[in-house]
Amino acid sequence: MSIAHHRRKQPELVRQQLLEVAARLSLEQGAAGVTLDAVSQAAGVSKGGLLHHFPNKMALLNGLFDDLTEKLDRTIELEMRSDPVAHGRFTRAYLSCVFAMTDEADAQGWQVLTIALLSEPQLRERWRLWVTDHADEFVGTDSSPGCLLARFAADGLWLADILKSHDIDQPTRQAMRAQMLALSLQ
Amino acid sequence: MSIAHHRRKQPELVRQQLLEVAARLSLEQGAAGVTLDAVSQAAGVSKGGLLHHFPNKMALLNGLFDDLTEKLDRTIELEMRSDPVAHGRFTRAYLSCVFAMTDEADAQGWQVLTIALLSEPQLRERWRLWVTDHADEFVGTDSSPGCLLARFAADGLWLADILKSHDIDQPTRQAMRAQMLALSLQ
DNA sequence: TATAAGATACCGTCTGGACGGTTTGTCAAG
DNA sequence: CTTGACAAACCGTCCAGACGGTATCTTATA
Repeated sequence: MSIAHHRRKQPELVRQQLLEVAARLSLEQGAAGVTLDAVSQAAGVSKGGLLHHFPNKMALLNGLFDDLTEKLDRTIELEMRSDPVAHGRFTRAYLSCVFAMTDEADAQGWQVLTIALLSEPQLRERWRLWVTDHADEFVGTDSSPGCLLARFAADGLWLADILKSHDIDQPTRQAMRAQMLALSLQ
Repeated sequence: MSIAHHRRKQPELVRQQLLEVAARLSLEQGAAGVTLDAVSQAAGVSKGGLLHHFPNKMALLNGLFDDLTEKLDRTIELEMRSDPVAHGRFTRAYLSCVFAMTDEADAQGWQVLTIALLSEPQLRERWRLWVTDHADEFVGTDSSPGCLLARFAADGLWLADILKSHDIDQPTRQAMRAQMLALSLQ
């Protein structure tokens, strides 16, 4: 007989809201802040409601993972289409994504995921699979030491952004980006 | 009347044991596996015993951090002494440490720290301080984009080792190391 | 097209267990 | 005989998940 029962049902929106809130919470309060109570409350849903959409906490994190890797895959594919050079094409697309994420505000979701990834063995494994799958797929064009190095550097930059351990000015950032692009052609 | 009461008292050894176990546990079961109960039990000490050495959990993690950064600082300083070239000297020392850690078995401690670092805001801040302190100290020799890039790449490689997301053969590894060294001279 | 009959989308409470930390007690060494 | 190094029992809190319910949506059938 509560209000929430009477409001219009919009499952997909609620689901999206839950994922979004989960990402935001872990950003603001660390991974420990992602509790079912906190997430559901911040999303304006009861805990029961949350557990209806995601049967357990792991499913919530997996949902986050799915969402973000799907988006990443789409962006990478798009980026690769507009790259005429075959060698290092995937690497350059990856670079674009990382720089886009560190520059803009969309980083949130990925930042939470990185943290959750490292603490949760199950998600670590899923990420490992993502990486090896893509490495295998583009083994012909993106397996040179230069390409590997470029991707590693991107990961390092990304990590630094998460930890806010460096304060890199824009010119330096661009210089590094140019270097990474050069590496991807080696 | 228990065994531990009768065994020779060796507080420093127990302390070291506790730190070691904490590192191992987080490796095997993720950061969530590092509970006071689990650590103390695996170290063959009661929880009271653990809390005697470290008044709370944060103190345990801080102890780990201190231990490892001290060792890192010592290694870096040693490495820097034997480097005749000023430019990028710190970066190359950093590279040596990372490669040594990823090659050998000593990585464990740092791996746990990375994970704990990301989840624990307090440790994240301490790491940030470590990085900025060293960046400031060597701003004259190690602040070029090339040096930064080299260090980022090392971080990325290190992260990959933690996540075991890549399986890099030794030749590729050495090739990348050579590239990073070249970058440190730019 | 109206409506009965599910199916789906929630709500709110409860519980069992884990976990960080405290307290009190015990033993051994100096 | 004091102090440091532990043990063991205990406490309060927090949290994941179960459960039983209720309201809305959909679909099939008459």
